[in-house]
This record gives sequence, structure tokens and C-alpha cells, in this order.
Amino acid sequence: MDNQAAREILTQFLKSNRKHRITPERFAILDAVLEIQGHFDAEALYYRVMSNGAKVSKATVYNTLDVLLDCGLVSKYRFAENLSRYEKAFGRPHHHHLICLQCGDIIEFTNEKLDKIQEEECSSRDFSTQSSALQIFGTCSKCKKQ
Amino acid sequence: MDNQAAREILTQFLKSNRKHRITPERFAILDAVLEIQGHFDAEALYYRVMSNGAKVSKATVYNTLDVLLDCGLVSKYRFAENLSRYEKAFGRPHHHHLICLQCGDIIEFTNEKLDKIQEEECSSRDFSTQSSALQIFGTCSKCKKQ
DNA sequence: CTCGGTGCAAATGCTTTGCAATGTC
DNA sequence: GACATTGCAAAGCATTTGCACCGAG
Repeated sequence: MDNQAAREILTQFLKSNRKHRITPERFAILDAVLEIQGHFDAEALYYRVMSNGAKVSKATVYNTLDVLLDCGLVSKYRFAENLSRYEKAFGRPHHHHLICLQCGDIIEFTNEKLDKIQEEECSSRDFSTQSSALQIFGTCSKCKKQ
Repeated sequence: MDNQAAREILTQFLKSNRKHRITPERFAILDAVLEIQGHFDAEALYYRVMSNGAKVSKATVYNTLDVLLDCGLVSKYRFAENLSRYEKAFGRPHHHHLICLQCGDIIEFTNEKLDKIQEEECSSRDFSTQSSALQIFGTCSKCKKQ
């Protein structure tokens, strides 16, 4: 993961869209996103930015997450809970999720065959994909042993 | 879809679990669920029950949806929005969703190959599936023409 | 009788919004 | 300068909870 490349993607996106301005807050938030491994929610991102010394409001975190979503740098998921989870999408292969309902663990996997079938289903319906996610809920091997 | 069979599934479930009692509200809500075609949210279900003449509170609707979820009569989804959507699961094959971000339409499809791959991924990780959903977000053919 | 279920309203918690101040272009 | 963006706090909204009353077993 090249952080500089991510910053450039964001810069280009903000410049190309006249409605958006380049602000230090947005880059502070992007930096925090790039540091985080795995999934995070808005709250966790907010505290991460703060602990980096930058001062942003939660409203700006949500606002910026929308911008990062628009330019494809992060993905947004809703699992079973009442909150949204995000993860950086930059430089990561498309993957799917196994979500353990016992311990909350999220196991990721990639499967090209699966992606191909997905593509076929979409093209046969003339449906353009923007993003997708297979979520499988159940019990992981660790929890089954207990 | 045999409504009587659904009622019996619920009755058996409530009886087998000593913590749950058989109440008229639960069956009034189940009846409303069975009437609805396609997806619905808690609010819509609440109004449906009311228009059928039964009087239940929203708290009971949520409570009953959890019971119906537990006995497999309904499925719960979270798409992009900040609310949960449900649909009856009784007598329906396992299916997936194409969600149009323009018009909000939800197109369903079934695919055995996809389900089989999913099963393989789970069993190779010793993960027990309870439910799953592939959600593909994008633009449908109708919206692309506009 | 016992104790889970219900209705109501108030609380919760994530997310959005209104508005004045600020900073980008 | 014009106007998008920010911070703050307050509002929104789906969902949950507390509690007194009710009713199934």
C-alpha cells in the first residue's frame, strides 16, 4: 500500500470535481484510514485522527468518508449491527466476508470463480456493478470448539 | 406459500422454547408478513398490521421480527441505508440481490453455482453458515437508459 | 399464580443538519 | 470575495429499553 498514491488519487478527485476543495482535514483523515488495518467504524477513525494530533469534528469524519467512498479509496459495509463499517479499498483485491455471530470476527476470502459468476449475472441483466459484497453469517471454527 | 404451514412453524417454535409464549400479537404480525410481497421495513410492517385491524406497538413488531428471524420465517438485510429490511424466507429459495443505487430497485436472482462455491469456502474453513447474502450495488438497465 | 409479553413513552446511539466562522481557490 | 468546508451542538431517525399492566400456561 503506497500512501502517497492514495493521496494523489484523492487530490485528483477533489480537483476534477469543482464542488470539492482540498483541505488539510481530508488528508488527515485519509492518513488515519491508511494506518488502520482491517475494518473500522466512524468512531474509531475519529479517535485515530485525534490521536495523530489533528483536530477534526465527527461531522467532518462522516463527510470525508463519503468523499473517500466516492473516489473508491474506502468501502462501506453494514453487517448485522446498527453501525456502518469501513475499510480501505485501495490496493486490495476484491474480497468477501465470513462473519462470526459468536465472537464478531470477520474472516476475509477471495474467490475468482465467485467474482466471475457475479459478473455474468450482472452483464446478463445489463446491470453495471459499482461495488459488491458477499456476507456469510455463522459460527467460526474457534467458537464451535468452545 | 402456505400460510397455515407458516403459522404451525411459529407455533412449534414458540412451544419448543419455554421462554416464549403464544400470543395473538405474534400471529397478527406473522399474517401481515405473509401478505407482503418483496422487502419491507419495520415501519411498513407496523402499518400493515394496524390496517388489518390488529393493534400492536412498534416494540412488539421488533420483538416479533426477532422471533420470526430465529425460527427462519423471515430474513433480515441491511443494504446501504440506515434501516433494516426484511422479507419472508418461508418457501423461498436462497437468492441474492442486485441493488440499483439510482432508483432503489432490488432485483433478485438465484445461482446454484454461486451457492456451491460459498459452501466450499465455508467448509474448508470449518465455518458453519447460518445465513448469507450477496449484495451487488450499481445501476440497473432502466436507469442506464435515462 | 407465575413470569413472559405488551404498550407506551422515553432513552439510546449512529448519523445528519443548521449555522456562523473559516479557509480555499 | 464567493462559497464550500469546518466545528459545534442540536436534531433525526431506527431501534431498544424501563416499567406497569395484562394474560398465557
